[in-house]
Amino acid sequence: MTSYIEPLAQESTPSIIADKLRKAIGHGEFKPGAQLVEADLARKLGVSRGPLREGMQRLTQEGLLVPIRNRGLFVIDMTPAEIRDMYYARESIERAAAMLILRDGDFETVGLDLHAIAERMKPVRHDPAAVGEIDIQFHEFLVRASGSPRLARMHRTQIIETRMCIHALESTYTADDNRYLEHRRIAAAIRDCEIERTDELLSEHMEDAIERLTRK
Amino acid sequence: MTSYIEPLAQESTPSIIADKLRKAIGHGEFKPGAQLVEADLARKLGVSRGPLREGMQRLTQEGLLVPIRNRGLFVIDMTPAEIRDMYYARESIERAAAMLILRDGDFETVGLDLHAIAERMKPVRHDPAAVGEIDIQFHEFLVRASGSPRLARMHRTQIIETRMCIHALESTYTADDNRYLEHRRIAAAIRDCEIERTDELLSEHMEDAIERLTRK
DNA sequence: GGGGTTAACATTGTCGACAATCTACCCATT
DNA sequence: AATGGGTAGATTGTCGACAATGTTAACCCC
Repeated sequence: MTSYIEPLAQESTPSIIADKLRKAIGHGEFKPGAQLVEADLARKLGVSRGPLREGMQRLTQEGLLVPIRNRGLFVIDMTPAEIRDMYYARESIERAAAMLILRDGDFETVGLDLHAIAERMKPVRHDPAAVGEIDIQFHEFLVRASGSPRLARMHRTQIIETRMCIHALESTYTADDNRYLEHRRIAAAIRDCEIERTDELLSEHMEDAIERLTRK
Repeated sequence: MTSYIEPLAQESTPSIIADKLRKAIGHGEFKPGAQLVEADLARKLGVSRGPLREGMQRLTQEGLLVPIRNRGLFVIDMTPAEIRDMYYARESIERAAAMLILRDGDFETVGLDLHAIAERMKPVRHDPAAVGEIDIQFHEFLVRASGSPRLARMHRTQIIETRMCIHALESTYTADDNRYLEHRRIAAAIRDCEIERTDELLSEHMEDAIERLTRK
């Protein structure tokens, strides 16, 4: 049982705005390279330009927006090199998260939970968009389960970038069982506390993703 | 020879402000837990509150500042748990950077450069503050040399937090040769492309730091 | 037609002012 | 002495207006 009395964390307006913008970028509402025009956005969000700009600065810090002085902020354009860099950064975070779980955490429970998430891929495994969504949930859960606030924060940015990639290539995505199986294997390795294997599987998993995304 | 003609990146005001604030926090000008009062800061920096707030939002995104609604922004207070989390995150970044260098980079040159940095510790190795400064340069160089913009960006935040820790405990720092030797060993391992050993050394190095910082 | 100048326009960058909120303190009440 | 209410002060949150800058297109000259 959890207490009803807990510190009520009221989110600041810039933080809410940043969240909304992240979602919009991740879901392709703003295409890579697109400019985020302040006046428009402020009107659409129902706030003035001040808080909006503060929220946008957060995304700039994350690297999701790129500033050009006196021109404005633009959604990052993911070149193949950028995709590789992002996945490599993500790999390092996720491997660190997994190691934390295996070393200090309840790897058995986490492994089973991850397995359950992976199983949700099975019925929809020929629908690339649905698989992609569960894929992301899987990795978010993994990092969250590590209990590390820093890993989680850094990972969040990378998840948005991953979403951008997936979204950009959604139509050309091929449907296969591989992704389902890969996730199942990772979950099993964590459940059984197989450190080396978890590390390898995560590495390969990221390599696969890079391959898929930069192929054509 | 490098060309004189390169894209001239004019930094935006919020970005400059963020840099200044980071330096100030890292050097203990703002103590952990201290409030950053907007009106004061704006006056001292010679800007209005608008750009200042935008800069501060960047640090909030990085986790260096903690917001309390309608109260203001406060410098993060590094509890032992926070220190552990930060060092673990830093370890994962630096190990990833080192692996990049060993796999794709010119590890020999980088190793020699790192060695040169470590050697600068030798003459001042009984001055904890001087050693700390070179220590940080060593690790910054390592990550920068990986050529990964994402690793570098994430690392920058962690370096500030490291500085906070070092600064807070500067007076109680003991002077020994260990840090000098540890860095030399890491540089050598990278120069000789000893993957396993580099990984181990970096792990131990971070463990040592955590031990030193959370001991008392 | 190419290149340069000018002017209108759109957008960002900055600022000062006002509103909303929280804190601290005092004082009356029980 | 503890509780509750009220008030003053300080600080943040928000907004609209203006200045600065860059872009575009038309225009002119050569």
